[in-house]
Amino acid sequence: MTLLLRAPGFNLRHTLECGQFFRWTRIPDGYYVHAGDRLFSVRRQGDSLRVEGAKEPFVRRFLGLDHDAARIEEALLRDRRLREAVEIYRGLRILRQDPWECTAAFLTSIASNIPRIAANITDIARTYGRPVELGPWRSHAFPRPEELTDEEGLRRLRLGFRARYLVEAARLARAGLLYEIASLPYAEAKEALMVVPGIAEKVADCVLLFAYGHFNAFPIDTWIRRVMTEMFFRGRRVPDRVIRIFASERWGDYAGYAQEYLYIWARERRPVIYREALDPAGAF
DNA sequence: GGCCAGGTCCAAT
DNA sequence: ATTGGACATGGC
Repeated sequence: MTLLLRAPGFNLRHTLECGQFFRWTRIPDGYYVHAGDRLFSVRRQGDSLRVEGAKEPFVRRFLGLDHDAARIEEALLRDRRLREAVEIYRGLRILRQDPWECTAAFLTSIASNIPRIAANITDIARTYGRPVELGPWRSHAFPRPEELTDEEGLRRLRLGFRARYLVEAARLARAGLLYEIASLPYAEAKEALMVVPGIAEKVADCVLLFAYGHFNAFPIDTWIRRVMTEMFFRGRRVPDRVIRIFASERWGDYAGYAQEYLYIWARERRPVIYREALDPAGAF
């Protein structure tokens, strides 16, 4: 019933809370995690993870335990501009999420914020998803594409303009789109995803990175745009296309990992304005 | 009260 | 090819 997995160097908080995934609940010594029809708990125990409610192959794949993280971290640490972020958030892994749930999550994320996204997703699951439980914890799975057809209902859940995107994505998922994408290389997979209304470059790259294992994907949102222009373009606004090419040339197949380190670092560090106000001379 | 939030779409340059 | 506004809603 209880599963113990060796996971040296793996950091649960950095992995689950870095913004790539929204369906976790922190408990005193670990997390509850919703993924597909599963609800499992995961806790750190020394160099291992103690898991209840899911089997080893699934957990290994979902948490990215088979990624060559040491190699990725080593490569990114050699980049001076990235070094601080990687040192602080070491142990972060890119998850391998369910493509449908990941697509729905990042459609929900459009022009929103993490607390609201998580609340929206919880509302959708509670309204349309199958009940699941683990010990005393009762909750709901995210609805399958077949169960997500009610645009008006989604609007009542305050999804706003995203409601239409979600039901249309569900329809295309029922038609098999997300299976076909699994066998395509990055560029073609992205093109195929972008036929879904509501999916353009940014959401497509999130899905390709967080669900399909395309680690070269580099999603550019407002945070990444800000940190990239500050860090590499002297604060000058440049087209996203330029940032994308830059990231691809600098980090290649690790660009997605670089993006996630930069994202959590940019979000959790003290705002630049605050530091400057405290220390106008820049002594920090 | 206006601006921004893990954007996208559409129309007008 | 690039740019501005609309799109729903919530938080500050």
